[in-house]
Amino acid sequence: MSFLPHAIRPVTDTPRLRFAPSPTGYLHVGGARTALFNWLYARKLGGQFLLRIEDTDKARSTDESTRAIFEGLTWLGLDWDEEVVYQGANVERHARDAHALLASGHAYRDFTSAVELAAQRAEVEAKGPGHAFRVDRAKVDLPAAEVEARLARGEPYAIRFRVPEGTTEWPDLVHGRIAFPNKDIEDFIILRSDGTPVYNLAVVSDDIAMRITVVMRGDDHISNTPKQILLYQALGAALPTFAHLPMIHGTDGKKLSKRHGATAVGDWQHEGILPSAMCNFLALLGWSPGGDLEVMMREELVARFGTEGLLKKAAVFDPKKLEWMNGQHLSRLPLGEVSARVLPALVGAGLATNEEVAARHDWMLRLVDLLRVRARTIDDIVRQAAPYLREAISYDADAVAKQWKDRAATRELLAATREVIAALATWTPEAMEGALRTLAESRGIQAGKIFQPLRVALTGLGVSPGIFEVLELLGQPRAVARIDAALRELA
RNA sequence: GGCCCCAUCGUCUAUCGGCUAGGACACAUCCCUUUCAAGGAUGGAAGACGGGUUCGAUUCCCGUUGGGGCUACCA
Repeated sequence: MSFLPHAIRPVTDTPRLRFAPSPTGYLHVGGARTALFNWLYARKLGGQFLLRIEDTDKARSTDESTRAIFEGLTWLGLDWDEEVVYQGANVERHARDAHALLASGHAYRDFTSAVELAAQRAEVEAKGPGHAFRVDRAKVDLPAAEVEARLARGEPYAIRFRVPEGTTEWPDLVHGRIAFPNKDIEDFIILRSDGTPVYNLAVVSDDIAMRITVVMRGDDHISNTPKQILLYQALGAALPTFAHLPMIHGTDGKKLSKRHGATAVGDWQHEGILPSAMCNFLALLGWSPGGDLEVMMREELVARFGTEGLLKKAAVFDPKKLEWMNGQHLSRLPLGEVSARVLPALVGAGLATNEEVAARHDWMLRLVDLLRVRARTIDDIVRQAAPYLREAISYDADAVAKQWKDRAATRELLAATREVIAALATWTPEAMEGALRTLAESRGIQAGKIFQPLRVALTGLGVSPGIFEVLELLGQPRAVARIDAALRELA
């Protein structure tokens, strides 16, 4: 053991991170990505991942959104530690912190009313571009006697932070050193005249209370950071480490929004995307393990994640690659994990009942196993599964047009095929293949000429798993019955 | 407008001064083949621009351009 500086840190000093969404809508992919990185970091280092709902904007926050956030995170498998913190429950502490800053001289009272302020701002901005309104501390920070007088009259006031001279800078885990001259930061309000806290104060107050050590969030928060650092310092609290992640854009390079189609994680859940694929895909937006590695299961993501791989550049969300990624996960995940998602979807689509799934579990697993290879989404599997789960099938028009072109000839061929199938003593792929290829030879045609019409007869579709696997899955009686049905269809 | 961040194929990215710039998605062609996938092979496709620093710049520095974010008694 050497005496490296970090070795003397207490072992209890594990990283504490949080995801702090405001419940004003569904959980979108950008938020999910931020949550994922915080979670990965905490899980990798054995720290805590906390969840805080920033619901201080009562007008926009809804319980439904909060629920959507819980559901989204749960679906993604991003479990949080400790109890959920609701920012709204801490407004008293926020106000206390604001008044402490007032008492210590780090803040002052501003008696300007909100409407008055807005009017002043409008007046300046009306002069055209280039004219930016700026609060003038000399006019707003009144002499003690004046403040006392107004206070005695019961005039309402907001509390404004007194931005000190100098430069505020921090070593960002993603960007390295970032610095802001304090002269560019306006004295900002931390407590409204109605006594409620403003965002930057609430965040800092809560992060201190929650003992957050690493603040990882979107880089749209970079310009909030100097204000927050100033608050930490004025409050006499230790600074957390900051990491600002790049944004996620839509295919047009603009900030991701509803216009880009599915942007809520719930949308992708309903489109049949697996949570592990979603996490894998999202992880690659703003982070890289280095090298050529792309497809990673959850454990590998945790094992490889690190701040060294964090990227600075905004990434474009490409749904095509997400679907490819999902196809990879569909094939590579243990069958049990895939079926755990697919089987309920089959029930949900009305193709099977929970009782049937339970009664024929192994058969169901075999079905999922055969279908998952050629699917990119759970919905793809559901769409392909119908012929195996329903008694009556419908015939796909394109498949019929292509494979049953000559109806009379097809009927005759299928009749011959039926006899071969029905006569099989052993129901194995080897037996089926041997018998069907013999039939093809005896008729002097290619085996495919038998397989294709048969596929349509058995499934009603032009595409399916290998023909012998289909036969095996259906079982001899149903296979024969399907061919009989096809013969009637062709009559 | 001011401040801040960013800049390699269409997209996600590798490269931590030596590059014939690698991989993946998408696209095209081919192979495999009972269909469709999967898999394999091949192809087209990139260092925004201008200055430095250096024996040597995609890589380091400066500027320009472009994109993004913030600029509230929103979060």
